[in-house]
Amino acid sequence: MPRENLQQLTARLRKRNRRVTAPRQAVLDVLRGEAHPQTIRQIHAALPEACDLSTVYRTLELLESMGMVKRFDFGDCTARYELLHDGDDGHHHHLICRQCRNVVELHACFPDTLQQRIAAEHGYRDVSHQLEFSGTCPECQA
Amino acid sequence: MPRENLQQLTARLRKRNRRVTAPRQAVLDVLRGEAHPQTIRQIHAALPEACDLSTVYRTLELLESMGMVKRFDFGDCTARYELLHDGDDGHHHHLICRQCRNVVELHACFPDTLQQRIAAEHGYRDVSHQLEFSGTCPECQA
DNA sequence: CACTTATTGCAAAAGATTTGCAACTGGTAT
DNA sequence: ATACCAGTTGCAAATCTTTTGCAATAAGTG
Repeated sequence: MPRENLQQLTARLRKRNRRVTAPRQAVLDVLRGEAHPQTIRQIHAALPEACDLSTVYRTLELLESMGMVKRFDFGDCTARYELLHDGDDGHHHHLICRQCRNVVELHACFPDTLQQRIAAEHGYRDVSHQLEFSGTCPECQA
Repeated sequence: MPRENLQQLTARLRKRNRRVTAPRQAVLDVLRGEAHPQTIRQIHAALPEACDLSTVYRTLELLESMGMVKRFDFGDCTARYELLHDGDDGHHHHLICRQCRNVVELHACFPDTLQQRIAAEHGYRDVSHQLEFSGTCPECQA
């Protein structure tokens, strides 16, 4: 998959009449370098020059509303964000170690028919799902 | 499925040498009357006579460790708990309306082979999953 | 009825997230 | 360049969920 550079990412901001500020560029650049979903705190800590934590919150809220990042929830009451590249809907899942919290990106998913059937049976529309696996990773099995 | 009465539930506490206190009975009784996962706040508010919120937290932590309740996470940073009846492993999923937060209990799931394959591919053990669907319910489609 | 210890209430702390507001700055028109 | 305006930021405080220390209380037992 073609990874966008920082300019391509900020161009998406400009296109939507959002300002390209230092914190926003920095957040995008941090996310660009990460393979797995990052917590707000991790993103904030990784910024080359500090900005306020609330700015990071607001930035990710904006990026999510623009579909530029996807929010994941691993069940520990802390949101995690991953950069979505242009055209990527970000549909994938994770396998997380219960002990060391190591994360594996998964691309497998169950057949679409299951979701369609569930939607139809209950009259719901625009149905999506969130699926995360957890287990004990090889290192933690000792 | 045979719904246990309050005495059967508290008997499980006694069997494990846990004391049967008023708050614990009240929490169990509230959960017994609910069809869907409840937040700590909801449970606390539904108690016939108030007890401290931290007691509710501690009670649910205990009940979860005993396998008497199952914790769900709908992605809004608030744990939800559902009573498990004896012998029920609580494996099921939910379909939640994005707007009104209405909850439908689902009993369908994807074939076990998918999870086994994922576990095998990455060398993980004791793999389980958490799966929640979201969409727009019939009432909110207007 | 007394004893032992698990449990509770209270208050305070911790951690994530949100918000109001004044100061600041990016993008654009002048 | 310069000025302007609206979108953004920093700061501080508030909100919300969850956790924790500790002394007072009460469940189960003999």
